[in-house]
Amino acid sequence: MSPVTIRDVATRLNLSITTVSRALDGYADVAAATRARVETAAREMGYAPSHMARQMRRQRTDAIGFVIPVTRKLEGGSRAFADPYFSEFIAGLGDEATRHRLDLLVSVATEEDEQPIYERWARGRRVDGFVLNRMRAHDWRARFLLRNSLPFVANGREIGEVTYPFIEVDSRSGFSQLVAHLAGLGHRRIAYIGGLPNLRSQSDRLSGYRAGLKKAGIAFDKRLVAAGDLTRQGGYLAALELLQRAPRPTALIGMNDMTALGAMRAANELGLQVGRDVAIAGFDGIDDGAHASPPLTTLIQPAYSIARQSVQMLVALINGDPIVERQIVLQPELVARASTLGTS
Amino acid sequence: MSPVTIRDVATRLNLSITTVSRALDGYADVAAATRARVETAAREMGYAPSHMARQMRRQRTDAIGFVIPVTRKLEGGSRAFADPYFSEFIAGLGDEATRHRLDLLVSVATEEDEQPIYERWARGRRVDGFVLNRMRAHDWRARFLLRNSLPFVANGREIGEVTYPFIEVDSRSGFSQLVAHLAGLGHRRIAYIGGLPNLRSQSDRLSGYRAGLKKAGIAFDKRLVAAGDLTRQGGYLAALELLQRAPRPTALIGMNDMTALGAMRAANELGLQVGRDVAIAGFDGIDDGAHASPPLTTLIQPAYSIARQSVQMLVALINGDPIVERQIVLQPELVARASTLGTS
DNA sequence: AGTCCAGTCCAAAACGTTTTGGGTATCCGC
DNA sequence: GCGGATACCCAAAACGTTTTGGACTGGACT
Repeated sequence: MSPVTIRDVATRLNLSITTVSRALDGYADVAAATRARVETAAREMGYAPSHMARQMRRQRTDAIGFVIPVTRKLEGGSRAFADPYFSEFIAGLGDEATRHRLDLLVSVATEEDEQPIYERWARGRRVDGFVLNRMRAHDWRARFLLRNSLPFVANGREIGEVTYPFIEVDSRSGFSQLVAHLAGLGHRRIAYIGGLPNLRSQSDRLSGYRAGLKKAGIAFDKRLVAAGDLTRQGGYLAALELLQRAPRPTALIGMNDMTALGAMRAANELGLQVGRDVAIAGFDGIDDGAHASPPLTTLIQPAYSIARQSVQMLVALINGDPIVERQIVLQPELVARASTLGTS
Repeated sequence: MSPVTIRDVATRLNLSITTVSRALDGYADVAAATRARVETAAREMGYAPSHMARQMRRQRTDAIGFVIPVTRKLEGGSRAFADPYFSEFIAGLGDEATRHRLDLLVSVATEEDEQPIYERWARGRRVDGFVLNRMRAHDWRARFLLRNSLPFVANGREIGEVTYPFIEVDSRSGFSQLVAHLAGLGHRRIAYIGGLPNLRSQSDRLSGYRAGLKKAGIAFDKRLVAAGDLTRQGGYLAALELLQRAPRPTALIGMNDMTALGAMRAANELGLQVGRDVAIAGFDGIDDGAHASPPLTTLIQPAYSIARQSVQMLVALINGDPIVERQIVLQPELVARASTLGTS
């Protein structure tokens, strides 16, 4: 059962390996009869070209890399990416990758552990390109990959002018909308639970929040801003504190849905009914939000299709094809549900 | 910025590529001084061996493959693996893989689409081994991989005698425990929401359920058994129906946590308070269950560490190392929470 | 009867490593 | 001053493809 090589096929047919290769690759300079012989022989012998050898020759790996970000280690050394946003994202990457006959290499790492992985993949030329996610305000990954001239598509972007291709959701305008939504429902004390300060999206979303307040004629109050860490637990803790402050906020916006779901739990524990006693909203549009009780008001960013588009762009970059749009900004879609509207 | 090869390093130092290779690989037959020269030169030039070439020579890919199972396509062609169980599992695979300097190749596929992926990876010798999950009662993958003599570790196993290595959670005994737990709380009408009939775990869990009933002296009633599809939606629909049957079941067991969470939602919608009006329990121990309101009673199966162990076994298989335990059966841990205990 | 062309086929190079099987000094003991 | 060990180094093969640059037929056209 040792793997059958192109040479085996060639000797069996008394042909050169060149001809076998060309026959299978559909070149025009092989006789129809020969091609047929080669094809049946290959099928019978169970021949498939060795991916390694092919890569070696073509100087391509036919693989793209994605490092799943994870905020912290769980106790006991265990570590999980709790955010279903990434499940959707990975599904998108996987689907689009197989469509292009690419393989998807993944790894799971915190921000501190990620560097060796990128280096290993880049240095060892293990992948043809990268998809980057959760961009930081200043992100060494972009510079590293540019320096090594490895193609990548970013999901979000750093602060300042940026030349590399990215797909981004305009979370600034999203959060502004969200505040407008809440203000429209009569809320004046709208709190915000942010995330890791070095994330680009953190500053965007916070500034969207502030812009929204301004538009609604509400003064910004920094005591209404708390820090989470993008996890449910982070949102839970932050909300627990916020909701026990002197004039209690009547509405809570989480930087992402997981944060908001954690906040919902905190509200429950304090005996507050979400949607009636306190409004809570998030950002992402994950499934769990839609199925929570009450269902969570959120801004939907289409993780699945963003992932697919990212792969498409990346493929174009790798092949050197012209790219129509190198820098895409999508608008999130506000979906108002019972967590802000009350029983509906 | 074109990649620097071993030859570049060699010519710069007036050494043979052999010596450079051996110096970097730590062989004894290279002078200490030379090794030092090589090492600094390599570092300065940013040399790292090409993974492709190394694989080619060693006839190893240093990668393992995992196909994430997904039950159904969502509307709009989109597809996601909604089950956080797999997030944890993948995190475990990823962590352990990097510990062994292996790469993890993933793909996302429904049961119908998976075959080409396995074939591509196996035929093209893209990976050194596989981790299999969600084993079916009769699973072509095991036979396919055995036939092609590719190492793999199964998570669960097929029906009947099985020779390949696997790690399994004894869900039969788990479900029996779960029924005992509910019976102990006074429940007599305990319903069961199952899953896809071809899954091995389906028959195990159902038979555990029946064994539990028997032990508790409760007659099996097939009208209390419904079919889900392992998703939240499936659980929701099944529960909606079950809870509207003539003598309403007082307890619901979901085949997995997602099913149970869906059932909780159905109960809510019907105005039933989970934990008081109806008890609900699941299986998996995912995070969302612990954070649901009320928190979900469940049987914890340690996805993260199962995944890590699977990789460890797989590595041993690949290297031909002796394996202490080829077939591991773990006991799930019953965690009783408010969804069956009531307010606690 | 040469020239050209289309139709088939192939030998050899190349991709970047690791490993095999030596080769050449240098040094030691006698 | 010689045999043999020791320390260091290297040429070449091999891994399995794809691609380059022809080579060899016949037949058609001058």
